[in-house]
Amino acid sequence: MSWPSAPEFLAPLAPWFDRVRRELPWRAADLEAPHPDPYAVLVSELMLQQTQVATVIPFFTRWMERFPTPARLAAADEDAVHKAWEGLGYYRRARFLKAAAGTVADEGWPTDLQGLAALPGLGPYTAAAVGAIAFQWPTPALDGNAFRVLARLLELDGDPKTRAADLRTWVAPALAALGPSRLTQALMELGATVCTPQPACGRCPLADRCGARVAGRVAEIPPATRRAQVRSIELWLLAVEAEDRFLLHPPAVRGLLAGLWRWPTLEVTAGDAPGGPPPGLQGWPGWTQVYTHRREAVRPLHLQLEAGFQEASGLRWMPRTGLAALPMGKRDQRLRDLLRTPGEAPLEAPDPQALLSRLRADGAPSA
DNA sequence: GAATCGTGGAA
DNA sequence: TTTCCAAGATT
Repeated sequence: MSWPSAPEFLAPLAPWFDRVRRELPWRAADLEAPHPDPYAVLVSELMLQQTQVATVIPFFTRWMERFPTPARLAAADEDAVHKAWEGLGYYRRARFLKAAAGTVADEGWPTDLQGLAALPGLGPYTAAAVGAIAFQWPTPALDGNAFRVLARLLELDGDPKTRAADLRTWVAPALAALGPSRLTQALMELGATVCTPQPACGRCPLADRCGARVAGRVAEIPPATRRAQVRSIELWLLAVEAEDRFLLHPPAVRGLLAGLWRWPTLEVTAGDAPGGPPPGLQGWPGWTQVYTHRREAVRPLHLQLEAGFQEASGLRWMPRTGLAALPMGKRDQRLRDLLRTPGEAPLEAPDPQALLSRLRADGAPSA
């Protein structure tokens, strides 16, 4: 590869970033010194995985108020941790962050990149980003933004992620020359605000030297990647009530919405047996719940059982007054909100015993 | 290496 | 309305 010298090639990024950079709650005022709170960097980087800056900001602010130090997070109740992450998605990040905070609280901060990468939830990008932004180590952190920017600058064909090793080697000297924290964030900020999938080359400080720009190939670099196919299912989402308590799945260890409390569901299939989704009963209007690789047609229903039913295995009866404190995904939050509708009345379950047995059978997460 | 894991904003 | 996809990591 006959790539230009990175420190000179990327030099205009530094003054550009100093001029246009956004003020973010986790961003230090002085980007040339080690960050005053490495924990804030760790929290922000975990939250920012596959999540846009604007979404993260309010979560980050509340999180730092509730769990201001690694020790406080490590000691926190897991439900409380998930509650603070509620609505942000990819919930295992919250568990990784709590575990990483425990290691830091016990052993102190790692002293090298390998140590950071050994923390749960920190992969190649996040470990290097924390190293550069929190500690000013010259560790090349390449996220999706950086890969797109570098692919265009160097006019790389194919998926730039396959050349991660070469690109990290190329960028590293520029980190040392221009400041690890400053250049790391500048590269990502350029990708997030200028060198976007539909780029605004007129505002780019590197437009004069961008290989793709000069060659007129900006639109085709990097090439589009195929996305995962989405499966569609239809399900009933059930608020089963008895004696002012509701039946809920406690948090699962793995799978969709692991770590969160979930309402029981019944998947609608062609051969529905008696006791399954009650065809004659109408609940609230349904909606479509979309996940990365799953699309649910959700039909919410509130059913009333007579008192005295035995515990359903794998499910727990939870008092109405405690529902608000349980961490739930958006789908289950929505039914919880519906239950507070004034005047809303539960429907009588046509065959409670058959219903409960179906709930046991469908108890697996994300069935 | 492919599949999995949430949600929301924007084109 | 669809489609894309965002400061990715894990299994």
